[in-house]
This record gives sequence, C-alpha cells and structure tokens, in this order.
Amino acid sequence: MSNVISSLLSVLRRRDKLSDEEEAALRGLSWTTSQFAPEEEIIAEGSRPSQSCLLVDGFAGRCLWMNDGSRGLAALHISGDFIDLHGLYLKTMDHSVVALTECAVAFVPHGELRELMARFPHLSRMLSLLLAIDAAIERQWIVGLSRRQAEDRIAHFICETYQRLQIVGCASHHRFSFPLTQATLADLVGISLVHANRTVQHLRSSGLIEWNGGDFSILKPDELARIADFDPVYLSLPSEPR
Amino acid sequence: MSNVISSLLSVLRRRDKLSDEEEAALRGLSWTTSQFAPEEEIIAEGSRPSQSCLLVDGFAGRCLWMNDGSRGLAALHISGDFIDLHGLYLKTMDHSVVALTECAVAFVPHGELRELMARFPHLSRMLSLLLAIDAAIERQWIVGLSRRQAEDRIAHFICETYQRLQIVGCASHHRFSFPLTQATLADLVGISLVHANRTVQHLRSSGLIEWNGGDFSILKPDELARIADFDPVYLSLPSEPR
DNA sequence: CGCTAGGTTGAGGTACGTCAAGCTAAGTGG
DNA sequence: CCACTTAGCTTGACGTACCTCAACCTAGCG
Repeated sequence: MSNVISSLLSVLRRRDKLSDEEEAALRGLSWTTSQFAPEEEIIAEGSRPSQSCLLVDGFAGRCLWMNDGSRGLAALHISGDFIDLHGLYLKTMDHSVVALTECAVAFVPHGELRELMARFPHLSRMLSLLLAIDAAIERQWIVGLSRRQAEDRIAHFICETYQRLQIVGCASHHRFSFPLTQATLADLVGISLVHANRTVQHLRSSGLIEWNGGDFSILKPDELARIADFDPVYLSLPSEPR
Repeated sequence: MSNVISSLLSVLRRRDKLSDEEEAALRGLSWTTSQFAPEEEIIAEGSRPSQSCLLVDGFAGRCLWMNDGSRGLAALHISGDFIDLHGLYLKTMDHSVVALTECAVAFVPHGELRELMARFPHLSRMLSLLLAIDAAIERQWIVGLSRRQAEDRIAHFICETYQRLQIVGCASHHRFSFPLTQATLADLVGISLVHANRTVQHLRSSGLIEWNGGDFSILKPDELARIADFDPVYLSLPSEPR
C-alpha cells in the first residue's frame, strides 16, 4: 500500500518540499484501491461522493455529456492526479470521471482529508495548488480551443502531457506510453476523429512524432514546442515555498 | 470599507452558512482598494503577487496572450469574485487579469489570508470551493468550445453570466447591466467579432434577447436555456455544509 | 474463418474566419 | 454651430478549416 501515493508525492515534491510528518500523514490515510476497465465510470455525474480519489495508474478523463449524446472530455488525468478533490468541495458532481484505459484508483474518505487539511495548513495549500494547476491547464485548453487550430492544439496537448508524465516518472527521453485511441484524442482536443487522424498523420509525416501501438515518441521536441507555442510556466514546475 | 466584501459574502453564503466569527475574520483583514480603467492590467502575467485580490465592482477577464499577438480570454469575472486566489498558490502568474470595464478591486496580503485559512478550516474549504467552481465553469467552456456552435455558446454564456450576477444582486427579472463590447464578447466565447455580431443579431431577431447600450434583457429565458443546454448544477448553487 | 476495434481515405458540405467597406452616435476642437 | 475624429456596430463577398457520411483496409482474436 505504501507505493500507492508515490506518484502523488512526486507531484507535490516537484512543487515544494514536504516534511516527513506531512508525508507520514498522507501515507497514514486509510486508502483503499480498486481497478477500473476502459470506459468504466470512476465517478458518476450527479453523484455525491463521500470519498476522494487518486489516480494511481492509467489514464482517465473528465467527461461532460452533451444533449446530442456526444461526450466532451474537459481534462486528461494521469498517474498521481488527485482526481476528485473537486467532489470534496462541490458535493454534487457536475461531470463524470471515466477510465480511458485500465485504471488503478485509490480512495480516501472526505472526512479524513478534511481533518488532515485542518491539521496541516501547508499540506492543505499544496492540495489547493493541485486544484489551481488543474484550472491553469483548463485555461490553456480554453484559449487553445478558441485560437489554435487542430495541429497546433494537438502539438500543445502532446507537449503538456509529456511534461506531466515526466514528473511522475512515466516519461523520459521524449518517449512515453500512450495507449489511447485516436477517437479519444479527438475528444480531448475537440475535433472530429477523421480530422484528428489526418492531423496526426501530418505530424508523423513531418517527422515530428512517432505513435505506434501505444508508444509515443517526440522526435523533434523543439520544433513541436515551437508550433504549439508551448510555455510550461502554467504547470508551476519550480519547487518553492507555497 | 465594510461593504467591500459584501458581494463576496453573498457568493459564499449562497453555498453554505458562514458563522459570525468567520464573517468578522474576513472583514478584519486589511483590505486596500483601488480603481482600474478598462483595458488596464489588474495582475500581470509573469508577476509574483504578494496580495490576493477581490473584484468589488465591474467586469474583468483572465487573459492569455498568443504568439500571434491576439489575446484569449479564459474567464469572465464579476463583482464578488476572488480573482486572485490562484496567485496565492501558483506564485508566478501564468496569465494576466485585465479590467474589461471600470473596476474596483480590493487587495489583501497573502500572509493574512494564509493565517486566516489556518485558523478557520471551514473558511479555507469555502475559498477552495471558489477555486473549484471556477474550474467547473472552465470545464463548461471547454466542452462548449469543442462541441457547441456559436449561437448555443453565446446563449450558454448569457445563462451562466445571468445566474452569477443574480447571486451578488447585480441581476434580477432577467435583466442586468452588461457594458461590454461585442468584440469582448467575441473574445470570451472564442469567435470572430463579425460572427459574434451576426449571432447576436440572430438572437435578437429571434426575440430571445435585447442588448442596447449596456443593458441586457433575456426575453425568453426558457428557450434560451433550451438552446444553450444550460444546467446550472456546475455552479454549486445549493446551500449545504461544505 | 469471420468478427471487431481501430485506423485510413475520399467527396462534399458548412460554420466559421478574414478582408474591406460603410454606418451611427458620441465626443472634440474651432 | 459645424467639421472632424473615433469607437462600436453592421453588412457583403469570399476563402478555409473543419465536419459528416461512407467506404475500405488492417491486425488481432475467438
């Protein structure tokens, strides 16, 4: 059970020091884990969760259903993401969280989390920082959707995802496992499947990326970041007192 | 000075009870206010604010600049919005906040806010709730941008803005003051000025809205909400223990 | 051997964007 | 009081990035 929160610790420690006490307190929570299959709902829209959950392994998405039956993905979550800190505050879920691949998820009761945050103000701020970073990523997506076109948007998405995966040790040397379908990618960046396919092909034929059977490689990181206009400040990567 | 935080109190009390102690503690912070002219920067991208700020009056936007020089607005803020709670956690601003109209803004030092939150865990959760609501709004914008077309998106934006204004007493009977230009609206909903103009005209000629010289009226609220597919759960309107 | 999930390709339509012009009302200076 | 300017709004013409529909292809699998 001790390794369950190791990627969460990486996420936090990337942004600030954590005391031994704080680490122990986090570890001391009564985590319970479970597995989810692709397309399975981890948290349902309209539900009132009594637990928060942490994504331990896999990829998940925040999902809003439109009245025409199509789904919109508003965020991608990876190992180490405290997916449902939101439910702790919002009470009633305005959206659902779905597993996009096989997922391992760890749950912790809201009550324990509230106590922890009252006892450790700094830890409380660190968890709020996670909310703030999520919001910063969402802002990037908003301007990307309104001002960037498909190729730049996908390029930006790749740069962002690589950076995040790197923090939790799931990516290095511009390579990472990315077992999502093109249809899911299309949903994430807000374009049609057909157009996503053509755009990915163009990125491939330009020699910028490789993506075969779940293995993703960024071949020209600098050029990809350039066309994406990618500047990682919004990910709050420096470690400093928070 | 006592009325400075009155709309913040409305925003919070709409979501949960606040004790007299909590209210007194909020009032007791050393707020300092200042005015900003339209287009003026309230918080600059790249800066490291030592104060958080609260929008007391006017409209402001979260602004990200693209490398082609155009600006993207990722959020609209109104009276009662704790605009820069983000800066408290993020340290370095990844975006700027600009006044879209004449704005009155109240500032409070980060240090005081941190102390307040350590002393009042419930208040701390309420402020995090504000962050979570902002994030929920951003998610709606993301799916709106990727799946709704211009008219529905503007309709959704209007429904949302009306609801938020109502909470702080700046709207009632489907009418509110909305002194923004069509160009700003276009930036907010992510379309061109020309298309925004045509879409607004269509909403007008359909008899759904009226918008003259800064006065906005929703003439057919139900129909507007229907084409917008608007469901306000994401605004966390119920008052309940948080 | 057929079935299925995922990927690829083509053809045609449309909701947008861009460019460019003109219009109106409010303000400014003489 | 009149010219002039300016910000905001409006309109038309035209281009394009994207969507939809509809195949077809491939690899893995029972």
